[in-house]
Parts: sequence; C-alpha cells; structure tokens
Amino acid sequence: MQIRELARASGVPAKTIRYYESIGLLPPPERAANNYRRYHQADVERLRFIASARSLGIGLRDIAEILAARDQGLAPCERLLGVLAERLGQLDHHIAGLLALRADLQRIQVAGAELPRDDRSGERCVCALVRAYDPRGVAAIERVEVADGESIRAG
Amino acid sequence: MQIRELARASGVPAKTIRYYESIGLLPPPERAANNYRRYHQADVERLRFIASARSLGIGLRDIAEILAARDQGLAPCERLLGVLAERLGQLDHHIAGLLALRADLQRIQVAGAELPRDDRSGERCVCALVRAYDPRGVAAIERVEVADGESIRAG
DNA sequence: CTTGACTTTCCAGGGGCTGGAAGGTGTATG
DNA sequence: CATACACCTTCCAGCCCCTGGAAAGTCAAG
Repeated sequence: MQIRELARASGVPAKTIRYYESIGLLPPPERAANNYRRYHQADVERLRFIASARSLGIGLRDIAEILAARDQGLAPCERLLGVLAERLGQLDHHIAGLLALRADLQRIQVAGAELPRDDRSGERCVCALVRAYDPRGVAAIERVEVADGESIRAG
Repeated sequence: MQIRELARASGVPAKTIRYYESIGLLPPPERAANNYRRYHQADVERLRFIASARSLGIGLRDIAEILAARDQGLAPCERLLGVLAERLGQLDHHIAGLLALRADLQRIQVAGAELPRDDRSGERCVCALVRAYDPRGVAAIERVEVADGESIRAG
C-alpha cells in the first residue's frame, strides 16, 4: 500500500509517517519502481502502536526504545509497563499542578473582577494582582501546557 | 542595575531576559559605556508581571498584547480579564482531558500487569492493549504536555 | 493535453526557552 | 603587570513533535 493508505489505516498523517521514518522510528520501507514508499500490514500495526502510545502521552524516545527492543526479538512488555507507571506518576504530578493553578487563576479572576477596569497605573486593577502573583512551589513547574497547536489528529 | 541583578530581582534568568528583548516583549534598554544593558525598577515590575503571567500559563503573545496596550497608555485590565477567563476555560478542558487520560492509562496498566511479560509476538501482553487503545474523543487533544523540560525557574 | 490526486525531497517555523562557543570587560589578588 | 574569576556581549544550535509549503515527479481519467 502507498503512504496515504497507511495514513488512513493508522490515523497518522502521511507527513508524520515520513517524519517518523526520518528519526528512525519506522524502518525505511521498500520502494516501488517510481520511488514511492510501499507498506504492508505489519507497518499498520507498528504505526497503530506508536499512535496509541503517543495519545497516552508517551514520548517518542520511549516508544523508540520499546520498538527497538522488539525489533531485536526481546519482549518489551516489562519495559512498557515501567514506562506506563512512570507516565502515570508524571500525569498525577501534572494534574495536581494544574488544579492548583486553576484555583489560583480563579482567585485572581474573581478578585480582579471587582476592581476598576480603567486604571492605567496598574496599581488598583487586575494587573496588580497578576504582578503580585507568586506561585508557591506548586505551579511554575507546569509551564508546559501552554504551547498548544490544536492538532486533533483523532478528531 | 545590570542584567544579573534584574534577573535576581525578577526571578527570570538573564538568558530569558535577553530572549524577551529579542522578541520585543521588553524594550531595548539603554546601554552603559561598555555596552552592558542597564535596567531600572520599572523593568523589574514589567518582568515580574511577565513572569507571573507566564506561571499562570498565559502565552507570550497575549502578554505582549497586554503590555503593548499599556505602553500606549491604554488600560489593559479588561483585556487581561478576558485572557484570564479564556485561560481558565482552556485549563478546565485540559484538566478534563488529562483526567480521562489518567483513567485510560491506569486501566491499561492494571490489565497489562496480569498478562505475561515474555510475549514476543505482542499479542498476549500489555503491548497489545496499548496497540488497541483508541482515545475516544477525550484525549489526543492533549498531546501537548509531553514536551517537558523540567526547567523549574522558581524552584 | 490537461486536470487532479497522489508522490518525492527539502527547508522553515512554532513555543519558550536553554546551552554553549567565542570574545570583551571589570575587579581583586599575587 | 599577570592572572584568575565573574560578569557581560553576540550568535548559532537544540529541545519536542510535528506541520506547512515549495518545487518537482508520477499516474490515471476525461
């Protein structure tokens, strides 16, 4: 099958498939006479695994290690379980941070809504509240989830 | 004051201060005879605002707009409140996604822990569960929080 | 013969920094 | 005066995971 069909079968855009190949996550496939990539059912499975792991929030590096182990004939189950556990820990930490952040944000919002909106000095308005905000060890670790991109591959 | 002192007073690394200047978030400061940047108290305030807004998860673009408005003598409070509200919405959405993801992850972990760990075919082990995982509209939006970096500026 | 759908490669950008190289400057000490 | 060290400057590269676009080739249908 051609790259587009693999894309449809796996839910991963063709562009991303080429990218995965370029970083060694997928082996270079055989080529047809016209230099088009040719894929098989096994590639669908592999890519599905990658896509699912990605949507579980597992990084490409971990995925690469697991696949490399499997390619060498080793069972990667143990390792995968370890990655899942680690990911769960990260996630809990992350969620806790976001919940604390949410609370802070809401406090500022509520307090700021009662202040005048035309203060240009920035002293008696919501700006002052933001400026005075000091994340007490909880947030600030969570600078991460700001860079969105709204890709929604599986949407 | 020099850049390092501004860094200490604001909690923002010198490198990041230069970066902020390079993208127009901070105006180019005056220079001493030796070409060193020279800052004042007002820069501390501005940077504190930026740092706090960042740790609330507000993007540099929004921050830039707010600061630009203020630089033009307009009160940005209304706009800031809007940004906060929007951010709160994002955050709720994001947290909901992460909680759903957490549940999925845990389900897979628990189910996978009961399967054999030496399956090289990938059919009767946790690998199969991951491969079969299909985020039902909830996750997959949240591909975001995978790119950490563990910066911990305020740590 | 043209249209259109596919493919190929490569280069750039996003978000928000962070690290490092290569070099200039300022101050304290021997 | 030499040296050590801390600070400053600029610029280039990398992180993570793609995504968009350009320029060019290939194939089937009308």
